[in-house]
Amino acid sequence: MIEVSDREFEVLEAIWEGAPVTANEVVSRLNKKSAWHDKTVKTLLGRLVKKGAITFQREGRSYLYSPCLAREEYVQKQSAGLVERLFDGKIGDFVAGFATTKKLKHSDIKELKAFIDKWEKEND
Amino acid sequence: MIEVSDREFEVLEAIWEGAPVTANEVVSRLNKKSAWHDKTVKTLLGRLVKKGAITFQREGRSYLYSPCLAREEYVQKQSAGLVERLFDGKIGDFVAGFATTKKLKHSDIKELKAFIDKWEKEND
DNA sequence: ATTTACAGATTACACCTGTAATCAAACTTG
DNA sequence: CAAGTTTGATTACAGGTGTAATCTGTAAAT
Repeated sequence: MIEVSDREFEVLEAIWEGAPVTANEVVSRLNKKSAWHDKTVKTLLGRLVKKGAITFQREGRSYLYSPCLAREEYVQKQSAGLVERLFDGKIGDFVAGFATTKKLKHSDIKELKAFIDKWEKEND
Repeated sequence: MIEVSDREFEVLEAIWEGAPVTANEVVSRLNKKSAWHDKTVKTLLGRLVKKGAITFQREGRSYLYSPCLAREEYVQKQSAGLVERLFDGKIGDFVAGFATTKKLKHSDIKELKAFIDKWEKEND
């Protein structure tokens, strides 16, 4: 898969918020969370284009950027990779390990149960 | 937390297999999976020491390396970080997302249920 | 004692990252 | 049309990464 760095990922997130989008809008979105220098963002946009993670269409003097892969797709690959690397692919181990540090809430358990019910209905 | 690179992590895994351990034994363990040049491994060991991820005691002419943090600890922090970054901390979303690509097996579901039972017993 | 071997330390080097500044082309404004 | 502005492109530069080769000190062998 295309490898994006930490900072590049943050830029990607901003693009996933809504595309196509101008560089300036990306800068604005990012600055809602923390301070980004616009030159830095432009550089990262360029690198993402070069890596094939995003594309653009010229719109007058500027560009409109769009992601080349859906957030879900990216996120799922990252998840699968981590479970594979760290838990030998066993999601149960992941959840158990996760729960030893991050205290789960009742709502988390409820979500898990809902997921299991759904899975069992679909897979009798 | 201490940041270790991908390759450094693989070396760490070899050390976690059993420590304290000599550089040569680390090389051997790594070569069971894929080819590693011993010079490269030595470099990575040095970098891990410098980062404080591992330590060593001199043993005659060579060193015996040991990890400075437990695998569980490292793995849990990585897990928590990923769930936080990609799923806003919601583990249910993580599992649901994970299941859309990696087909879960009955054994996975069984593990999840066992985990939930345990959790519910502990948290009435 | 001199040579040899081996371990870790130092050096190498290209590519990636984070963080921008500068350049150049086009667009706007006077 | 000339000057300033805006946008992406190019350049910069230090520190990290992958992948080793070379240096250096000491231990083993002759």
